[in-house]
Amino acid sequence: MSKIPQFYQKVYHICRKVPKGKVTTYKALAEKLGSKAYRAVGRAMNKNSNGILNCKGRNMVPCHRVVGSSGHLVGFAHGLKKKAELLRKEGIKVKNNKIKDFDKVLFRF
DNA sequence: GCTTTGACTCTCG
DNA sequence: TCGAGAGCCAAAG
Repeated sequence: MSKIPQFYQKVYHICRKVPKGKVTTYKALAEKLGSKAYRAVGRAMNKNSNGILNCKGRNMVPCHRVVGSSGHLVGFAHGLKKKAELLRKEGIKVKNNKIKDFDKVLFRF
């Protein structure tokens, strides 16, 4: 069933823990994983983003809720613009690819 | 099995 | 304030 490494699955699991209207950072994810593989976390998304951010079934992983350490939107498979739109739909204020109330929407584990 | 890459982060200029 | 460079970890080639 698991075709993807544990590290990736762990990242997805944490992402799924982020409630709607909240966002998290790659750093927080890596820290939660017990590693500093900020890049590995992002890489995991990009590699599997194909069918993940579909948000259709239970496989929904809010990758768009994962932002940079400073609350600024970073890389997105579909484009940062799309990411900003998605976040805005969640109730998060995004301005110029940047989280407006980052401190308020930042979800802490 | 080593090298390259990547949706990152931090520090210096 | 913005730009460039170095560091870090894990997976894929």
